[in-house]
This record gives sequence, C-alpha cells and structure tokens, in this order.
Amino acid sequence: MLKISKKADYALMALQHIAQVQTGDVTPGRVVNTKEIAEEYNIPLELLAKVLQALAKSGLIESHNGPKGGYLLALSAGDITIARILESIEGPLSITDCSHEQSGETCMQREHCNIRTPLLKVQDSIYQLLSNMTLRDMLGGTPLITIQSST
Amino acid sequence: MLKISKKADYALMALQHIAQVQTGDVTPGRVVNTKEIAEEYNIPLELLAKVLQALAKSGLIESHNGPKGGYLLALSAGDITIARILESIEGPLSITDCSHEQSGETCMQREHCNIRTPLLKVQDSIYQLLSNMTLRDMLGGTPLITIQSST
DNA sequence: TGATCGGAGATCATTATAGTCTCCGACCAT
DNA sequence: ATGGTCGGAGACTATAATGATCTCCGATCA
Repeated sequence: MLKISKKADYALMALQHIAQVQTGDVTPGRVVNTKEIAEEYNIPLELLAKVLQALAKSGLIESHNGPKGGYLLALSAGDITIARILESIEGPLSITDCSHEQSGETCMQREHCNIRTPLLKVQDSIYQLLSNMTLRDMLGGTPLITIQSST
Repeated sequence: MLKISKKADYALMALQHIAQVQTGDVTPGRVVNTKEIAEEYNIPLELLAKVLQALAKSGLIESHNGPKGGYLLALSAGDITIARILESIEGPLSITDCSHEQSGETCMQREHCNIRTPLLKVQDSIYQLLSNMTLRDMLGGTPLITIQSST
C-alpha cells in the first residue's frame, strides 16, 4: 500500500521535534536526547535510538556523547528533504523491486515486462515530490507540495 | 521503501497485456485467460488467478466462465487509473497507518503527533499522481507481444 | 570514577507477503 | 447430459520484513 515504515515515522517525528527545539524561541540550540523524544511521542526508546543512530550516520543530525549529550541538526531544516530522511532509514526508495536491480539480479518477468518503464516514471515523480518537501516545510504547518506528473 | 507488492505488479502486467490484446490490431476483442498471462510473464498461475479475481471484483475487468472463457477490460484503458488498480489489489493506499484510522483506532503517538498533517498532504499528492496516469498511458512505447492465435 | 549518554550487535515476536492446495460452480462443444 | 475447460473462493504453508527488546561497549562530563 505504499506504506512507509514505523521507523520512518519515528524519524520524521524526531527530526521535527529536534528542529522545533533548535529553531524555536524557548531553548534555541539545545541538544535533545533520545529519552526525551521517546517519552514525548510514546516511541519505544531503543527503537528510536536505532533510528536516530541511522540519521546520524547519514549526516542529517550530529550526535554528542556523554552526560548532557544528545542530537543536533547537522543541516538547516530547509536542507533536509523528506526524501533524504526516508532514504536514511529505509534505503533507496524504489516502488518496485526491479528498479534497482543492477548486476546479477534476475527478474523472472523481466524479459517480457511491460510495466517497468512507466513504473520508473511514477517512481521518479514520487521521488521529486519527496525531494521538494523539507523539514522546514513540516514546521510551518503549510508544507509545500509540487506535483510533477511526467507523462 | 514505498514499495508496491508483487501482486500489484502482476495486476499491472496483466491489465497491460489484456489492454494490448483488446485494443491491438491482431486479435481485437479477444478474451484472455489466466494461463496465457501466467506463461507469458512467468507469474505463478494461482497467484495471478487471485489477482485477476480481485480486479474483476472491483469492476476493472469482466470475467467469462467456461471454455473459451477469460477476461476483458470492463472500462476503456483511458478510464483505468493506476490508483484504482493498486487500490483494487492492496486496499486504500495510505502512506502511514494513522491516515485511515477512523473510529476506535488508537495511535500511541497521536496526541503529540507533529507529522500527521504534512504526511497526509504527501499522501494526497501521490494519490493524485497515480490518479492522473491511466492504463492507456502505459500502453505507449512498450515492445510486445506475439500471441499464438489458438484454434 | 561513576552516572549518563550514544553506538552496535544479536535476538525474538509479530505481521505481511508470496505462494500453494483443494474444491466448487459456470460454461461450451460434442 | 456430460466431460473438459474455464473462473471463484477458501484454507493453508512458508518466507521475509518489520517492530521491538536485550546486552554490552565506549565516550564524556561533573
């Protein structure tokens, strides 16, 4: 059903929270730790930890160890696209399996497959959609959406 | 990864095939049976059968029983949208679980959820994308098919 | 130096998916 | 009318993906 995973959900929530804390008036620049987010949004602590680790690995947030440690945005909210967030958690986003079959991958249907090309276009459109929306757009409550239906 | 299921893949292939047979020059109006499609595209017969049954149930194709039976498009190719095909197979397409929680459904994160609104907008955009592409659009430019005219 | 933080790996449970098997009823030709 | 060919439908199994948990480690700062 074109569903995104819970982990991706958690990633979005966490990033939104971090961005809000950092860019807000109250405590700008404050680091946010895993526990705080987990409690705020009822997310299993250790699962969220993994999500945040993945985000840190892909360079979207930076981690600070030790007491008073936690996470900070590594980029400005306007530079963090939804596409990048999702890819950090779920790997390259592909609508269909064959879209990323590079080397020895075999698709039983491939030889007579009649839907590969159109599906790749759909996938590309969705990717552009997610690339045109950033974390900043999610903060204001009026996200910017651009549909590019490449027929 | 926003992946669509294999069943949905099969549905698209099958519909594309049926549409091509029906609207093509060779054997216009010919009914297509499950076995023919399964063999052409290397799809497990019984799984494909279920897919086609679902498509028939949702009114995209009409079935004909008995010998010389099979399937026909119930609508013109231009009226069959990708969105409708996917929904026939996978149910209402929702990017996130909470998007369709209607009555008693509870989302642990819901009370403080900060991403619901923007996600719903993304979802809506994707839906529009898939609604603007029809089976007819998928017919252009793909190579195929040689069918043996059965006696 | 010890309590608090993130990093990383293994592990388990649950669910969704893919695929199979079996039986039924409709149809058409002979 | 009857048997072979078709779709309709349900139960069923296997496998993979996901969600979640547990444990141990290293970094850091008071």
